[in-house]
Amino acid sequence: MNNNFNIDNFIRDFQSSCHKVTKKTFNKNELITSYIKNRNQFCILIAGNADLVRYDLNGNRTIIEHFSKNDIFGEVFYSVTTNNELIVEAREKCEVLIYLYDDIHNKCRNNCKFHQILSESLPELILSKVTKLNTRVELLTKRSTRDKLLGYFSLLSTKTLSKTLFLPFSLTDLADYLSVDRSAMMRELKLLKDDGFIEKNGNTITLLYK
Amino acid sequence: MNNNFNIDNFIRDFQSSCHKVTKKTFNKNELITSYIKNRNQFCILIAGNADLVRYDLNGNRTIIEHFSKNDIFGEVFYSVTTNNELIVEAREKCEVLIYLYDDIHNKCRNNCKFHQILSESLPELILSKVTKLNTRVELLTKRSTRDKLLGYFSLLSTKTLSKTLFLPFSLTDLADYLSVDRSAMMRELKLLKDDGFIEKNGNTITLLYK
DNA sequence: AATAATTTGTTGCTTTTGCAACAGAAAAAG
DNA sequence: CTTTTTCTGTTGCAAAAGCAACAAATTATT
Repeated sequence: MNNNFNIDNFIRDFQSSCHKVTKKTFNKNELITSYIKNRNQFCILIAGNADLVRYDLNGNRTIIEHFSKNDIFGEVFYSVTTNNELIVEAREKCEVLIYLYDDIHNKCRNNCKFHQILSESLPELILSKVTKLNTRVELLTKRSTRDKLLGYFSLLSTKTLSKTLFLPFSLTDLADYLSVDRSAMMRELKLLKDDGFIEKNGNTITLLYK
Repeated sequence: MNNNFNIDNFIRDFQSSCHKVTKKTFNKNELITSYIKNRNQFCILIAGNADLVRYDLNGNRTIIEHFSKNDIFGEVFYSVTTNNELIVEAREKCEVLIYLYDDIHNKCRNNCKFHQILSESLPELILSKVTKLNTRVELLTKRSTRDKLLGYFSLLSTKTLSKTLFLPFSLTDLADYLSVDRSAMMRELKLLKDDGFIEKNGNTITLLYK
């Protein structure tokens, strides 16, 4: 059930001589990949932070997903039907392993252990992706900016087992992640403060309720 | 890549003597299951339609996901951290196969083919769940009711290869699915009609653009 | 260390969305 | 075939959210 696939434990087995995987490094703000139908890219982020973003016609940016170490992403998870391009951007220096999804099921010429373990772990890995996405849907279906903020804080708090939260990205990004206007979100943060729900010190939030 | 797991093809192999699976029938509006942490239920809807819904403190109902034939659902896909209960409700008469997720990996006493095929197909099955959820996230991140409606129509249109759409659920449900107020959505539908984007005849929509 | 770029914080105004309420149409139940 | 229930369609008003613009603070860059 719990995701016992630990990339750290088997990354040592990764051999650069492996014929199926490509390892790439990206600098901050660099484009990691752009989702194009039917290329079936499957990526593992082994270092850094990145975002899957969409820019719409009105100039709005939306952070569809936020990836950190050991997260998986790629076209293979998307049936790209949207009009808007989806791109993955490095938020800081990133290291990424890139596969074609179908190649994961076949052993590479060197029969390396990396494939074997990855292939075996794939179901658990994808399952953890599902739970993550479901959490995301739960958050996005909240009706008001207030509920989205409280929901997000609550998730962070549960994850870090602390009432004091250091936001993993800027407030500007948070607004794009919650899919709301930044200034409206700032206003709502102030109201949450005024109403005694939170304490706010720059990008550090302390939850005062429950 | 494409989901080649077809339940119809192997449902014949399903034997009621299988020790790991439970088959249940639910009537319209009946509660199929309620998501409770750590029970690891994994379900396959083999007939009917159902919704995963959340009722919040303000009395709002949200349709988190809509399931139709061959869709999979269950607690195993959720890390239930939310305060609000999530329940799966039958929208019409439903037949459901219920597993405990961990049991899928073990053969049942009868060593039935059902398990074997299900177990082998699991990665693809879960992967298709991911693409579905990503599409859902794409839709929910749209900023306005108008964009949500157009986005939803566009998805339906792509799926059915037709500009004329028969909504798979009521307008009341659609509002709950898009996470917007029903009357506001009705108003927006009228505006879309007035602006010449759509034609609307009850619950049948015709797209006039592109 | 100085300059440039980005992010935070705030506000007035506009637009969109939500809420409440109700009548008519359609569907389900008896 | 009636009656009851649910769904559609509409509206006035209130509340929330978006937009635009700008100053101050913070963070990067040279």
